[in-house]
Amino acid sequence: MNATLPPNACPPHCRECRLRRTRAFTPVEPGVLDFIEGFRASTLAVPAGGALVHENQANSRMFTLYSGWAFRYKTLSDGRRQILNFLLPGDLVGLQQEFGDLSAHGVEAVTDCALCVFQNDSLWSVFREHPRLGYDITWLAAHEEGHVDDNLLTAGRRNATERLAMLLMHLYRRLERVDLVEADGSVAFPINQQHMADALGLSLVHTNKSLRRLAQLGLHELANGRLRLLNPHALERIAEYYDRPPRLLPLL
Amino acid sequence: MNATLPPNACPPHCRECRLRRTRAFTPVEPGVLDFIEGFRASTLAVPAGGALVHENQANSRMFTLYSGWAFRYKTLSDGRRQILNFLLPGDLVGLQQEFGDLSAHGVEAVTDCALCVFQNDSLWSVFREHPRLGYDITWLAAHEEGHVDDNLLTAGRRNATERLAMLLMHLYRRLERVDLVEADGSVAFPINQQHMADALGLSLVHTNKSLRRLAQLGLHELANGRLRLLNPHALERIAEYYDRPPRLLPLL
DNA sequence: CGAGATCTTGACTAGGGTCAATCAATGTGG
DNA sequence: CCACATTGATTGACCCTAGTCAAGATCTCG
Repeated sequence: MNATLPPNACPPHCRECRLRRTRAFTPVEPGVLDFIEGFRASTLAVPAGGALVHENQANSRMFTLYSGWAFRYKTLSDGRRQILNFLLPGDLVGLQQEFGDLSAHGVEAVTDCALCVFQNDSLWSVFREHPRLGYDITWLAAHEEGHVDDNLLTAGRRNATERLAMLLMHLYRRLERVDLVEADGSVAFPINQQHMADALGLSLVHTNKSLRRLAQLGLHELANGRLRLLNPHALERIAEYYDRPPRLLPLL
Repeated sequence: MNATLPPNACPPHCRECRLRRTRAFTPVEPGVLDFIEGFRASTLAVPAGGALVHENQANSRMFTLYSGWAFRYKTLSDGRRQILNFLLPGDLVGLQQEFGDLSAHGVEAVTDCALCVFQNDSLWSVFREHPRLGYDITWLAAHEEGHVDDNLLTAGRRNATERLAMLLMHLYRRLERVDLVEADGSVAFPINQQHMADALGLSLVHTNKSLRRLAQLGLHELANGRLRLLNPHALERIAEYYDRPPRLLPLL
């Protein structure tokens, strides 16, 4: 048993939160920060590959991903899996579960993850006692739906090359916002080609070949779990990726 | 100019709302109903084919679809279009626009539509003054995201036949909930095969052939803008459509 | 009746799926 | 340090689902 915190674990107090120093999130009053910290019931560490939410589990909790990568997914009975979106540090997860009956989706950790878990069944009290936070939560829900919208356009109407270019750009830009790009311009990129295939609605083999093509064109470099974009402009053009003006998001 | 209201127009008062009599929505106190009616700024009729929201328009309004069909969509520059989800009576539309910067999507009327339009820029005041409604709006947002999740699984991982079976079942069940099934078991089904193709990520021709096959198998009948399911059980099996326990939704 | 939509079909093509083998990187136990 | 198992990346061969092109058939509607 080691008393020192691993570097990616949730800090004991929200005011020490690394994410709030990234300029990606709306600043909050100290009082609100205290409320959020009170709303937080616990922290949790989930190892790579572990389930944050089981696909058919009701009543799971709501939480914010503090560090690590995860993804939401749905599967068909014969095993076909669709990744709905990737979850990166700062993302709120599990809002849908709070409302019960909604379509089942699982959440799985790609890497080791640290989470801030919120109190169970207290979402309504948040809205009642702190309408501003309720408003923020709704904003986040709408924002996440926007990501799923994008992914649906990608899976439904882009070809394999465009899909991969989209995925690379999209994730890179999101990582950029939370300061996860290293000085050399590379980012940790822990997903494998099966994840990409499942996110894009492609087969593993075709994902490999299309990704290979992009690499050979000199558009990116992906090795040893690190991604570097060598020609982001070209990737954006291929994917028709439009960077929306970065706007501050709420962080719970 | 005719002073009598067309049959599908929004009634002047929410207490006369047809939708609230359908048992699909959570009952509300009379006082809350008055608040909702006050929040409603106007009603609007949009003709078939008209735009409820332009694809790149910011600051559009939020509204509830009272009658008619519409759909949310995104397009690529060369014209490829993806329908994100269909909007049926009772659906809340445009929440994302309220939050600005979000990914652009258009909303287009399939049939003539009647809408209850809410006051602009007053969403925050709803949360502040009526947290319960804020909570309900969030519920609806999460619910709509659930539909998009389903559609992403469909577009990404189901084959053409499964996609069509899914679409038919999904829309039929939704119409059922708002009492739009006729006594003979048929429903008005105003979308054409291009709409279906764009919703499912298929080409028009392949949509036609796959749909034809389902009809020839005796699973459904679709003609003159009316749909009747002849073998819903088989369609559910093909699509792996799981009817979730119908639960009441909020209605604004 | 003519002009558009929309729906159908057939013929052909191609993007992407399936199968299978190989290779590289890591890890494990002995 | 090595035999062996496991996971992930890569490639080639082949096939099939779904896309494209094109021509009719229906149906509306002014």
